[in-house]
Amino acid sequence: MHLESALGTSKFRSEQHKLLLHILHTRSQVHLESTRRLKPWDITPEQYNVLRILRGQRGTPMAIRDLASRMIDPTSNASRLVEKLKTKELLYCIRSQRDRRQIDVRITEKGLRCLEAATDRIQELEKRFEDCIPNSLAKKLNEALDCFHSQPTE
Amino acid sequence: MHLESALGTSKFRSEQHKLLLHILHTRSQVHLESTRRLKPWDITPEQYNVLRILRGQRGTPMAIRDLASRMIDPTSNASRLVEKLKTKELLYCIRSQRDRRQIDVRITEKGLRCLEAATDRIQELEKRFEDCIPNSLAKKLNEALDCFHSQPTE
DNA sequence: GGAAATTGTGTGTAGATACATCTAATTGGA
DNA sequence: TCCAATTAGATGTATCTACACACAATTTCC
Repeated sequence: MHLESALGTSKFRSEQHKLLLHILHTRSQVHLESTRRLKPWDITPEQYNVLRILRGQRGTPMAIRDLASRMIDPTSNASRLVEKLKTKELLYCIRSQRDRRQIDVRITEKGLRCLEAATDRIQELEKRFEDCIPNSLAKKLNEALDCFHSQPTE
Repeated sequence: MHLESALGTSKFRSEQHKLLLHILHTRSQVHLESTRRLKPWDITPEQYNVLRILRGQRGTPMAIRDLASRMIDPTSNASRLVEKLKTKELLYCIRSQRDRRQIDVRITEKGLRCLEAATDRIQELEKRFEDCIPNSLAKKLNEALDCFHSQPTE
């Protein structure tokens, strides 16, 4: 019902096809809502994601390459995101001793405080999502999506 | 297993939280793969989506406002997408007689041919997704996502 | 040891999104 | 009727993505 009204159509080839569109639509809405919720802290969802990953390191510096591999959008543009966060002093960079090409990144105290404050607002949104999905359903979908992603792309 | 390796982590608060990340990751992968598959026709997934909507009109012109309301990313930037497609002669615009602010948009023959060719490659991808999800599971998740989207955003 | 391949990162370009703002046309109420 | 509010669309700005390419440091292999 609601996807139909959001996209202004009522024709889907199958429940599966509808689900695919639903997933794209859900990402769009979650991203938009995240953007708005993060605005008071002057960070974007992508920047928030970077800070989350860095906090997970618990102090261990992380090469930009490893950071990129953990991002939801596995982009080659991690450099530019790091640059933005560095300007805001939410992280800092150290050129690696072992490999002088490599840039190790760490979250700052300011970054941790920013992240902590922002996390509350994001978790409200996440909780709203989580409360709509029964556990067993989530589990089955996770398995199915793993199946999808394990296939060759061509 | 696979989401864990994609995001390089194995800690999720719950199956539901994992599913949310899975959805974001799936959108990212589908978008990327769509971009690559559409490249030979020199259109982006967003432009493809616009052409799909216009084809669905079966000749009836559509105001940019209505087009925007049907897009997966319900953006206010439909104007710019239309502009790009117009330059490529995949659609054309007519200023409405009744309301001279309004721009009515129609897909061209060239647009239809482009879309038809591109659709094959996109449907391969969609089918790959659809084949991973049992029908009943898709149906249940569609209901759950409708529930999510019907909530107030705050 | 040294050339070639690989790796880590930075950058230029083109397209997209969110938002604020702007213009022009239309509508609606006093 | 006339002016204010609304609506349709366009545009400027900042951020993000995909990709191609550049460059330097490192590794591989002969």
